[in-house]
Amino acid sequence: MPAKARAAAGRPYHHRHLRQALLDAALRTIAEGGPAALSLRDLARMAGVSHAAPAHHFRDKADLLTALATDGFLKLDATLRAAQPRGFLEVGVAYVRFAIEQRAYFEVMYRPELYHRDDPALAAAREATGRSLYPLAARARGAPPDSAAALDAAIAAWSLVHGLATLWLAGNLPPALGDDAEAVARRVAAQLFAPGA
Amino acid sequence: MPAKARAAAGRPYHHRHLRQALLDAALRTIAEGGPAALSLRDLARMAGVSHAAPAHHFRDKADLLTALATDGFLKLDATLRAAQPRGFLEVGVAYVRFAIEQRAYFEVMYRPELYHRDDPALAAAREATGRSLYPLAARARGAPPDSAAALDAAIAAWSLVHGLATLWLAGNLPPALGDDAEAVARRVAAQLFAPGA
DNA sequence: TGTACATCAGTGAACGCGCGTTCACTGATGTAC
DNA sequence: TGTACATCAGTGAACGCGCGTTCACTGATGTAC
Repeated sequence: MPAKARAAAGRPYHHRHLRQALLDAALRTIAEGGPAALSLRDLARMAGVSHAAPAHHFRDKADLLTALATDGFLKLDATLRAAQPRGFLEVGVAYVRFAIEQRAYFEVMYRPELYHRDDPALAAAREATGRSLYPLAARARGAPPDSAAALDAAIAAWSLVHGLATLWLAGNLPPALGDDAEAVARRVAAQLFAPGA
Repeated sequence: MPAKARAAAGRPYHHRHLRQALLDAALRTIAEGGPAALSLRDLARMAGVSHAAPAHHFRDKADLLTALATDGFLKLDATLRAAQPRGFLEVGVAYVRFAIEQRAYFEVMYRPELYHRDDPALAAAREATGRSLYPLAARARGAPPDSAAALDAAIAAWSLVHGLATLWLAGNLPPALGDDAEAVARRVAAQLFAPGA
């Protein structure tokens, strides 16, 4: 579209929020078709901009996904922290709920082959999330902090909620579970934290 | 390559095991670069055959992946059954070991958007695997068979080993765990089945 | 045992597609004076 | 307050690439008689 037509259509030459618009478009695309459905040209189209424009904001696709994963880790971290006062079980439930409600973030975050995993901002965000996740499981099970047992307990808790979220998202769980992910998450997580209850 | 050159190179006109050769090549490709790295032309190349040849064996890529996922479910089922006499914990360990040793199968099996999920052979294989997985967790926790509690227990166990395998494969676990996946799996799974031990 | 013939599993050329990337360019913005 | 100018964020044309798919074809196989 030539510049004059763009202006006539109410679209100014400068987008002013192209970077964020591309990230938003990426989230929508991924939510619908997974990260494999992503193409920079397509995102440019959705943002109403020429296909060469994204290069001014992201060097390549991995660059865009790095930004997206970073945002995702920060959001997950905030979500987990917010759930913390309600006890460990609720942190687990919050993890599963995040994975499902923000599936686009989640699907990118845990596929590090899609992005630049040693980007500093990304690494910081990922580690912050880790810190929100680890100590809680250990404390809940009464293991001494920083012990090997504490690590095992944390990994078990993380694995359980992560596995549940992953299986749910991919549609691999039996229909008999129902469609209330949060209720399922609470019941299933209770198996680990309140055995025999 | 013209037919005469092929013959001179020791390759007969007919491959005779092209279907299997394509599946094998697919496994190798996926193990190295994930399912996204797969192209039919590339598989044909690896099998030493023209790029149009695979069409005689698989209608399209999803068709090939359906066959691959079916094989995977059958193999996983056999693996789980073999571990069954050694107790539930070992079934969980076997699940994780399968995911890691046969990562190409595993990565396809649990991404049903990659294949034809209602293919009859596939569905049968997947359900067989499910039957090997479900009742055990429930029995281990003393829940009455076919109860809702039994289902929750089974899903918890499955989620835990599935999550652990997934996090491990994607390289998302902290290095402090070491590199012996089987030992880690045993310790982590024990958190669910022998709490406090 | 030999031959005719249907069938099967390949070939290789061709087509159209969408992609990422590069390029010279231009319009808009904002800052220095 | 006005103007010059550097910088930034876009454009659109072009390139080469690998892909899936289709097509008429041909070589090999195996079966019927």
